Amino acid sequence: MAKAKDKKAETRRKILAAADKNFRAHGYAGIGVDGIAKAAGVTSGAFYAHFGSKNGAFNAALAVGLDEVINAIPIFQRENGVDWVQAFADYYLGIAHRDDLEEGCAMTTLSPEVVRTGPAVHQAYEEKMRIIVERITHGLATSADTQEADDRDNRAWAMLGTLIGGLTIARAVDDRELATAIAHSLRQAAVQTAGPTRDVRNV
Amino acid sequence: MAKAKDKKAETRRKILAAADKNFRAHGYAGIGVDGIAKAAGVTSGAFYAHFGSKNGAFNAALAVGLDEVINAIPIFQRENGVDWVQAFADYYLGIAHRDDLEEGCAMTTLSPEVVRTGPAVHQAYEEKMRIIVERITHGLATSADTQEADDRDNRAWAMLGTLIGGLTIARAVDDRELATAIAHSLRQAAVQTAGPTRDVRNV
DNA sequence: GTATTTATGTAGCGATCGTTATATTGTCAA
DNA sequence: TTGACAATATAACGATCGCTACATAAATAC
Repeated sequence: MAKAKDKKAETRRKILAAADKNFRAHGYAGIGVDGIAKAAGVTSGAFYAHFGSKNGAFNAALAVGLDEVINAIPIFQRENGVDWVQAFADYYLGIAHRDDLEEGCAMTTLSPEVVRTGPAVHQAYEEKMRIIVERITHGLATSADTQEADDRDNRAWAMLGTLIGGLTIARAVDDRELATAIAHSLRQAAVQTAGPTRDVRNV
Repeated sequence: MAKAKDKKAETRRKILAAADKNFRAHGYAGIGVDGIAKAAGVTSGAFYAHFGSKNGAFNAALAVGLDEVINAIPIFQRENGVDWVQAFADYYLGIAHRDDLEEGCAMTTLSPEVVRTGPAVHQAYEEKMRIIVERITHGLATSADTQEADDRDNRAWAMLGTLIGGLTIARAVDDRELATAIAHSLRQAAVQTAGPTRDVRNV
């Protein structure tokens, strides 16, 4: 009993991983069900047994990808204290991340795909993104100017957009030096936009 | 003679316009040659007579889309003086632009598609983007701090990335109020990132 | 140990993919 | 008016699309 269940779960995991990678690298319409199944070492039969449809696999892959971010942010915050935004931006716009589409952050690769989908996917995306912003905000300090209302959510969204747009442009140009320069510019902008941070370890 | 040439040019224009709209709305893999031809009111025969391949049409559409930006920036600069960045960001992250994928700026819709293409398209993209940055930089003032090197190019790239990323996220979430709030946050960030501007009419 | 359920493979559906070859139509030159 | 040519339509290619029905084989239940 345990054996069969384990194998099934393992097959599902392999298909999901293959779907995730391929959707990130080639977009929703850029890869087929057979291609994903082949990459997972199974056939389309197993694919449909586990996910029901191509859309179903995309939704699952999107959730996995955004959960990665949800889980990663607290780690950056715990490991880097007040410098966590700088560390996060360094990673996000670093060369390794820029050159790895398959494993690269799903926010950048899948957000444009989400744009083209229906309200159901938009909602699922939004739900995860709200959590991401919530966790970012948790690591931001309120602005010194007490006149203004708390703008930490604004700053969190702005930082996210800056990172995503920057990574996209850096990946789209041909010259690698230019790509690095673009990434450098956007890294600065993201950190500046995020504003004052907060050491969550002190809480 | 003139008649036939005019008609041919008109057919080409219609196909190109259909390709442009559909690539922006559905991505490179999301629309087929027949779909584009049908949207243009012709058949695939005319499509291949004019563009040779799907890739050829994509390259042409990409050039058209980026040229729109190249041409638009000086207009914003001439019409708005030192407020041109604010005006540009207002437009770029405004509701009308956000809700129009087909006619929306190609930088946002096609950059993720360019990422997945080969070096040739990357080069063509980069060439146009360099011109866009050059024109943005032309409307930026050098930083007050004379200690630092001229960072206007950095600020131009950062502003572009911020606008593109922000528009993408705003389009991907479901709640329209949230989308507007995100757009608002990114608009502020883009203007701040761009830094001091310059009235090109005074030159 | 046999029956039954479960997981996955296999085969094939009709539709669409990008592309090519050919047919048709209309325009222009003579 | 006829012949040449240019522009577009039509038809078809093999490949792949998302998906379904069914076959197979392995594991579990009794």
